[in-house]
Amino acid sequence: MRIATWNVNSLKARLPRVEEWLEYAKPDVLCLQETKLADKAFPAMTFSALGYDSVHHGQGQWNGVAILSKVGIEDASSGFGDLTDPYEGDARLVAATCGGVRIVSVYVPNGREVDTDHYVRKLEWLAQLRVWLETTATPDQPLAVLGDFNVAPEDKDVWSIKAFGDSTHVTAPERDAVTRLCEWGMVDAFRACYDDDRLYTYWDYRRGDFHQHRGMRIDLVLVTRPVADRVQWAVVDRNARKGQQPSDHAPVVVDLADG
DNA sequence: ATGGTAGCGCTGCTA
Repeated sequence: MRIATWNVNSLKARLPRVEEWLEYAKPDVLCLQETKLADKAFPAMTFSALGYDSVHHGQGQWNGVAILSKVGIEDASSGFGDLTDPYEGDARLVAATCGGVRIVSVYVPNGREVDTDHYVRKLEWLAQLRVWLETTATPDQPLAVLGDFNVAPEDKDVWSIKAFGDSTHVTAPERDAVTRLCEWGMVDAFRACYDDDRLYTYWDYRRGDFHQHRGMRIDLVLVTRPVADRVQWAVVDRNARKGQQPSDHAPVVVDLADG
């Protein structure tokens, strides 16, 4: 089973690229972030025509997450349920069971600037994600959390740690929050395959960052042990960041052996 | 050189 995640930075603007990529990469499951669509504007029929069932949790202008699946979508849910959401009103989490794996598509808050209210609530959101996992799943179940975490887990996950200094995405509290997610019982599927630096998933549109390969690895696939044991390989599709009207993120793909 | 670009939706916000 091939699972993937892609922050598309507006599904309306990116739909032709997404259709093209689905036919090329043929994922069984694709998690999307930043669809920037209301639910009624989500192009479910377009994906259906390509063989994908879908579930979308959107709000309109900002955020918005979705799951596309060729292997079924069961027990879909959105948000933190009864738990408090530090970004209440934002559409940042959708979950469903696809092909026997609990799939969670997340768009973690950006945090803007360190020590702002947005940064504090980013840390709270990540902490609440762990609480939500603890209350809705167990680490011995097959589960994968895919999405834009807006955190680079290690120094080697950014093009220059000096350039970042103490700015968001690389601070110790953000990294600790992701570590605590993993301590619940997940591993970084991409890092299970590669130790190398310079393997990024996001490049700012500005300053020619993509061309200069000034990027960050902030789109992650975290999997519980039953899924980790099935990981065959992973890749960032940098070609999807090239050409006409690309997203600023590239898709991350993980192939799983039959479970 | 705290710049630069893209998307949304109409002026400035978000990333």
